[in-house]
Amino acid sequence: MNLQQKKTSAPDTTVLEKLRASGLRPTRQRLALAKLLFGRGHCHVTAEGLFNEAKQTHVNVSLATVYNALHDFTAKGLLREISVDSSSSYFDTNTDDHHHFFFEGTGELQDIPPDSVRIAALPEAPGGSAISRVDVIIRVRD
Amino acid sequence: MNLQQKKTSAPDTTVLEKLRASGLRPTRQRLALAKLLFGRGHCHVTAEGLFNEAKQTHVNVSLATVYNALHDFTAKGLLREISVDSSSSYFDTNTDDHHHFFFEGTGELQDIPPDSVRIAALPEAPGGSAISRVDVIIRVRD
DNA sequence: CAAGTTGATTAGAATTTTTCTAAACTGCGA
DNA sequence: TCGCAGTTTAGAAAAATTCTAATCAACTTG
Repeated sequence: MNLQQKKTSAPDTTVLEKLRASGLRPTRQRLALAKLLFGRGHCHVTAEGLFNEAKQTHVNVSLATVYNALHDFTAKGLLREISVDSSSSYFDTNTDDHHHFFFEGTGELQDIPPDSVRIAALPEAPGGSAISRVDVIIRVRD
Repeated sequence: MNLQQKKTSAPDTTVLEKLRASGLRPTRQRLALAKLLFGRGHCHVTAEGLFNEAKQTHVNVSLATVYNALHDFTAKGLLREISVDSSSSYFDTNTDDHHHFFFEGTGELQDIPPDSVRIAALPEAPGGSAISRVDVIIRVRD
C-alpha cells in the first residue's frame, strides 16, 4: 500500500463528518460531490461545473442530483449561493461573511476579505423585517 | 373626446424620444413595452412579468421579443439588469447609482436611496482592472 | 438478524428561462 | 417605386432548473 493513497483518504473522514453533522444522509452521491467541493481550498462552482468535475472523476450522478446536493448543502449552511449572472448561479464553499469580485469577461468569482469592504450607514429594513444577509458584488471588466 | 385619454398620451412622446435618443428603432413592439416600463414611476420587472402585462394590455409580442427589448434597453443604458435570484433576472428602470432590498419571501425588489448606504474602503480591483459597478443587495426575510 | 415500514434521496422527465436564427420588416438610395 | 442592407421579430432550440415517481437507506419489529 502506497502512502500517497492514505493521504487522500484522510480528508474523506472530515467530509463524512461534515455531512453527518449537518443531518444530511451521507449517500454515495453526496459523499462524492462533497469530496469534490470540500476536499480542497475554498472555491466557487456552478452546477454544470461540478457535474463535469464529477464526470471526469468517474462519479456517476445526474445533473439533477448535483442541483439537489448543492441546494441541500446550502440549506444546511455548508455552502452559500450567489447570484451575479443570469446565466447560472454560483455556490461558494466559503460561508463566512465576505464579498466578491465578479470578472465580467470570464464569469469568474473571487473572494474579497471581509474587512477590505466596510459598509457605513446600513438602512433600516422596511416594515421592521430582519436583514438576513448583505451581498456586495464588485463587477470588474477583464 | 375625454381629457383622461389625452393625459395618458402625453408621456408616449417622451417614450418615443427616449427610444430615438438611444439609437434604437422605435418599433411598435418596443414602443409598447417602453410605454409599460417608462410610462409610470420607477419599477422592477422580470421578462415574464412584463410579458404578462403586455398580454393584459392586448399588446401582442412574443416572450423572446420581451427579452430582446429588455436586453437592448439595458445595452443602451435605459435599464439596469439585476441578478438576485437564480429564478430569473430583474430589470430596473432606475439607472442611477443605487442599491436594493430584496424580499426573500415575495421575491420583490425595492430601491435604497444611494446615500443611505456608504461604502468605506473599497478594495483595489485585482490586476489593475477597472471596476464597472458595485452592487449591494440587502436580503430581507418577510 | 431478516422483513417491513417510513421517510429521504435519486434521476428521468417536465418545466421554465433564455438564446439562436431564419424570416419579416424598415429605411435608404437608385 | 424597387431592391438592397442592415435591423428586428418570434418560432424553435437550447440551457438551466425543478418536479415527481421510483429507489434506497435507516429504523423498527418479530
